[in-house]
Amino acid sequence: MPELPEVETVRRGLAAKILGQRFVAVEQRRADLRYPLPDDLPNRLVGRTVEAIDRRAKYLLLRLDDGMVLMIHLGMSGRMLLADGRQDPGPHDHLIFMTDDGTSVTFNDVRRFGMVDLVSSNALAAYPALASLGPEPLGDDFTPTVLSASLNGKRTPIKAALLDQRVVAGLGNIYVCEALFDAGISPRRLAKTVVGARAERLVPAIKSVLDRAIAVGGSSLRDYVQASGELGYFQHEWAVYGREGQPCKGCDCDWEANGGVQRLVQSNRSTFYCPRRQR
DNA sequence: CTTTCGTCCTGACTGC
DNA sequence: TGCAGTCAGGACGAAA
Repeated sequence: MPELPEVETVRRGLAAKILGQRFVAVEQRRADLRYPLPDDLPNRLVGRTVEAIDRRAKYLLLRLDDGMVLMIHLGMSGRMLLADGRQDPGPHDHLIFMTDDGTSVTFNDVRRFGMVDLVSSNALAAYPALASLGPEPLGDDFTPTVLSASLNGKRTPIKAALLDQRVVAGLGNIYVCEALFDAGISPRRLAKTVVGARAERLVPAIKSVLDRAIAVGGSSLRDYVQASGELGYFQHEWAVYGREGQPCKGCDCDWEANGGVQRLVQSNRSTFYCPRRQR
């Protein structure tokens, strides 16, 4: 499930391989992703050179030499696969890009929650999905003051508020759980009470959890590419996520006496937390 | 306005 | 063995 660190790792891996490359062939194998692919997408991409690859929240933005931007969102099961030379398409390979040095880039998405769109760069800021996004969590403009201001008065649990992309852009279920653990804040706490000192703890916790995950992604893979050619996914040991009944990693509480990591459901999503550490 | 909830999709897993 | 049911999750639109 790609969140910001995975998308950032995909971005770096893609940049290392196809920056400055030209698309010489684009094969579209199915068009019904989360939204229908733009009309005539392959023909609009062939011949274009990739001039830059940026990321906004969980969106990959491939800037092309004709002023268009290829936007890619991986949804929850989207993957980018790199290979040398033309590959036989496999199941759920929806788009295959060939570049002029013979690299193939395959967008594969089992559940088809991903999206791909082609947008003029000067219309990007007004693109609805991007226009409503909050600050980048790793950016200098994401500060305790800014977070406090957007949480002020909010009656939802802090867990739900942090999943709201308007509050902070790019966090998903896993890193919200991990950041709240790191900051020692209960996921049930109302967002409006996470201001001042608690926001002073939470903001660095979010940045730290994301930074560490990106570092693992970069260091555990050679050029961010696995042997299989898959970009951006990496083994990561969570402190609490997915660890119901097990010890919370790096926590000094008496987990055995208290039953270990607890799981609860908020907004129909699993939350994992340590009730001793997180208040 | 704010907040919650259902929906999309398919593979992995559980339980009978 | 087989099959039905549940779960996972990001983003959005509808409902409350």
